[in-house]
Amino acid sequence: MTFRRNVEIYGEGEPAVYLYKIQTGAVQTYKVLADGRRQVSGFYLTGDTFGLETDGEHAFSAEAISECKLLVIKRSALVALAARDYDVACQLLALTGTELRKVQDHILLLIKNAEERVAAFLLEMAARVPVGATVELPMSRQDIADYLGLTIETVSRTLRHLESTSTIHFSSSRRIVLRNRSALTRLNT
Amino acid sequence: MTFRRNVEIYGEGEPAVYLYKIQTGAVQTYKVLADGRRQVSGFYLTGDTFGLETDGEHAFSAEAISECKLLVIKRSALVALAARDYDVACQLLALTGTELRKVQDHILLLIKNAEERVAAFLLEMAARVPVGATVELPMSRQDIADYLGLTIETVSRTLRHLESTSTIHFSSSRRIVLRNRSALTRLNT
DNA sequence: TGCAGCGATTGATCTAAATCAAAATCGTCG
DNA sequence: CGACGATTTTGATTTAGATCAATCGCTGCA
Repeated sequence: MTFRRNVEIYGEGEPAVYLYKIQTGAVQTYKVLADGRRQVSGFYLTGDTFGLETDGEHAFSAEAISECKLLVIKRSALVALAARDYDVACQLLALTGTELRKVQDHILLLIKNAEERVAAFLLEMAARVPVGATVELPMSRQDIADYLGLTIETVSRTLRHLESTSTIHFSSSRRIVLRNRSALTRLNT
Repeated sequence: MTFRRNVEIYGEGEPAVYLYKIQTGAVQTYKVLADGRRQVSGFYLTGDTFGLETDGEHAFSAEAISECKLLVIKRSALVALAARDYDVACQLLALTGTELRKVQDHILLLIKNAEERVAAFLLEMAARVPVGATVELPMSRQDIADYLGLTIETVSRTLRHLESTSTIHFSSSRRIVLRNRSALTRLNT
């Protein structure tokens, strides 16, 4: 399956039919509250799996944040396979576990101040795009803000401030070079 | 196993040897950051299971918040059992899933304002202590504050404000009667 | 080449919650 | 019963980040 930028892959509350693995591109999962506030619950990049739900329906919506190629597998097929094959069951458990750790880390983010949140976000993205110190961000400032529980203005100001202290450098607004990773790590307590 | 109030059951980073089920009492899991800030990640009451970890070690510490009687099972025994018995594997998966949903809900809490957080907390506790509208809180204001990402003063003021609007009533500082559940639900958007 | 439109930045002001500082209650134990 | 320590509440002040309001600067397209 392929999806264009900004296209919804599934909606919150819909039955969870497929499990998705990203071949190329990036995806975000999110929830919109009644008053329009949005919480981005996670970003998924090449190689990541998303759409796994504990009950039959999606707890969040998912949308492509860049052009995406996805591999899909029917949830029902996977469950049937897991019933017979212990290894598959194990992998399912591991996937849920990975997701759990992701969300637990996210909670620790949300109790920190703005600079710490942004630093943690940059390190998290850098860890996932292993090559070098340059991080290519597929998501907009608004997406980052909704992930970090901040406003777009605060994200922008904080990034700008980190640049002014030579901690990071912008090649362009979506390409960031980490110039002082230990300074970021120090913020990431 | 039994534990007294305020006694640590296990510490963050320790190998996860047991899985715990609460017979009576209450437990909280938490993490303390380098600068002393504490994040309570969850409260566990009678009937709840905690201590399940995706890798071999505990991601959080656990402590008894009241006198506790716990049932324990060796993690290794459980894993061995799951390898042979599909139902056990399923239960493991379901437990991890329950935990995942708990944490996802917790994230949605943390992006809300103080009143909404407190309202959501009260409803969550009320849902778990099914009898009537009275909620007996085993945890201190500080524990609630660290769970909600607020200060103890803000929690106290918010509860007091909810009482002044007749939404709740204090039998004592740890016993709360929900007098207007729909007002709380409205805050819980 | 110029310009329309969106995403990002910057600046000024406001506010919810934090912080600092006492007081008031509550339990518990001699 | 009374007193001490802990927990909770209340009050005054500060502040980090939100909100409101422009402006800037790409990027794509005619």
